[in-house]
Amino acid sequence: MRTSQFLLATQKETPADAEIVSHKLMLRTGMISKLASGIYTWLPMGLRVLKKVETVVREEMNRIGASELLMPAIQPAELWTESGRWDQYGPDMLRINDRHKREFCFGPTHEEVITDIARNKIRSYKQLPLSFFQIQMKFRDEIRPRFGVMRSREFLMKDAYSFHLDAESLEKTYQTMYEAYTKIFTRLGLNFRAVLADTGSIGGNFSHEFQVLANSGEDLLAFSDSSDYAANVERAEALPPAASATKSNEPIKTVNTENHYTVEQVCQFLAIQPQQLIKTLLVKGSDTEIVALALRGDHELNEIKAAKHPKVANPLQFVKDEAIQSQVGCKPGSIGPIKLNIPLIVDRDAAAISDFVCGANQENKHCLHVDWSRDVGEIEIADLRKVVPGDASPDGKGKLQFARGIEVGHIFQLGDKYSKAMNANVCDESGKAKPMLMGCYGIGISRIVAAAIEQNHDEQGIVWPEPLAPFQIALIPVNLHKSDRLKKMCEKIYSELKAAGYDVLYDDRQERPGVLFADCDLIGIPHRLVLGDKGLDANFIEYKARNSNETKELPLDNYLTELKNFVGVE
RNA sequence: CGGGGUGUAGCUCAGCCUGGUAGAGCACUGCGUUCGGGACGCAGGGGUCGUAGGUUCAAUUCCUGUCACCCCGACCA
Repeated sequence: MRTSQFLLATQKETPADAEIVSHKLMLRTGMISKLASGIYTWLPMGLRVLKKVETVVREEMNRIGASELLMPAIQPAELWTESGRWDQYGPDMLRINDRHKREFCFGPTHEEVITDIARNKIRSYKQLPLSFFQIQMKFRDEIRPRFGVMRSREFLMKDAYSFHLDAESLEKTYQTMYEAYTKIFTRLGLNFRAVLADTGSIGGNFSHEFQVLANSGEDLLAFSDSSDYAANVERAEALPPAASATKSNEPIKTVNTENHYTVEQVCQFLAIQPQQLIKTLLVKGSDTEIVALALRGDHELNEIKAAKHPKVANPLQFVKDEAIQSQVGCKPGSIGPIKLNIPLIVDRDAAAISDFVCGANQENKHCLHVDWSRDVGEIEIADLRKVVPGDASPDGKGKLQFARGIEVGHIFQLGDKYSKAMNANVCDESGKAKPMLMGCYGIGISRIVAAAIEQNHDEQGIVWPEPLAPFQIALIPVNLHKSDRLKKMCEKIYSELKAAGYDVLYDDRQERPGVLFADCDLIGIPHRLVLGDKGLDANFIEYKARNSNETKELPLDNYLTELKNFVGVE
């Protein structure tokens, strides 16, 4: 490609609304252009990178025998009503009506559609297992889109789905996908980790996320410092504490704590540590109106764990202050587990302390020296809290450390959730109809582009890993317009490089060399060839890699051979 | 959804308080000089000041509504 034929939309200044480095650089390099909040055009430069990611993903999907298809972006509501998700999915789903006022959505994901395909087209267990994938735009109406294409509303996703007769087959394909994902992210040159994950609204029971490690990441990950345990913090189990509760020797005492409501305020007022305080949260229950959750004052509720508890409504909803007032008779800041006429679930760590402080269920009052068995009675114990750094690793080996990550892939074993709801059955060996088991496997293609920049950049701009670069080689002539013989030579080299299979950007603009160099570094093209009259006289062309400061002089009559030492043909 | 902020040229912003219908730098066009790390001079082009209404002789400026965009929060027991 010649720069003169290409939209090189680079800019010196960073647009004001970009926050993180990948977003800034994607705007400055002219890869993307915003149309509306969370909605972007992929300009020619950006699209080249996006296609590179797509290619790697497609190759690895094909390699493991998944078949590519393309499902509609617009899906009828009926399908989602069948699976039960029309009501469940929430405002992330963009719902639209056609001219007949029929309801549709812009697909946020495609389990329903693929399940519909499967039930219509797959008849026998003999056809299984089968895997499909597509690379397609999804739309999720995020609460707050941000960071450019990192969290956009419209985004390109690879989603794959597998169908099986039994769990063994599902696990096998899951493992194959896991390995394919590992291969994909390795090929893309990303520093990533696979972590145990929550299954979220997709459903199912077993799942891993692939996280690109970056400080700008929105996900928090927990790693063991002495084993390969890794999990999303929202999923990491907090092990029961080693010591169990002792008894309180002192009688319970109610004290006045007027105007002190938060954990911090109460602790300061009573001169106690938050570890000695029990906070009680009221949430909506699944069968009952309200369920109470008790945690240690220094711990935070893990909403995902709580919502999974059979007695708690999923998704988690906190009870409104007015309802608390009418049910308990006090404001939220004074609730406690004693004589609370509400089903109670106590976190493991909270259950392990005694002689604690808690709300007295009376306005402005707290209780001291409380003891679970003496003052509250039988309690139900569950893992409710978020893990914190230093907690024991759930696999029993070492302690947990935290790091931030960008979720670029997620694989799930769905089981029969969709096949059962939508009657996607096959005949088994005995001729009986049986719901297929399913797996689903996603990769955020557009997000990978941003994640890769987060990991690969410097002061000058992007430093693309080879497989992602929009161009492999930049050919930069020095003062092209002044020298006819330089022009002739550059044309020759440009055709030779193309003929040799390289993806070249030939910068034939009439700009000063500094401008060309600066743009070349900003865009992050991995390999650079520079030729000027000086080189022509001395019979060399200069080579430099983007990630190195060293330049090399390659003999003009043999530069292609030498170049092969640095650059692979695609 | 709650809180905060911003909308003026393609980009980054000034002007607004103290009304008199617009400016800088970058980018763009032409000419000249320059030419291995984002050059310089001269001459240009480009804005119904987000939008609707109000006040006023006069509104980018003051008032009201509205839309868009950005940031923070959505743990409070």
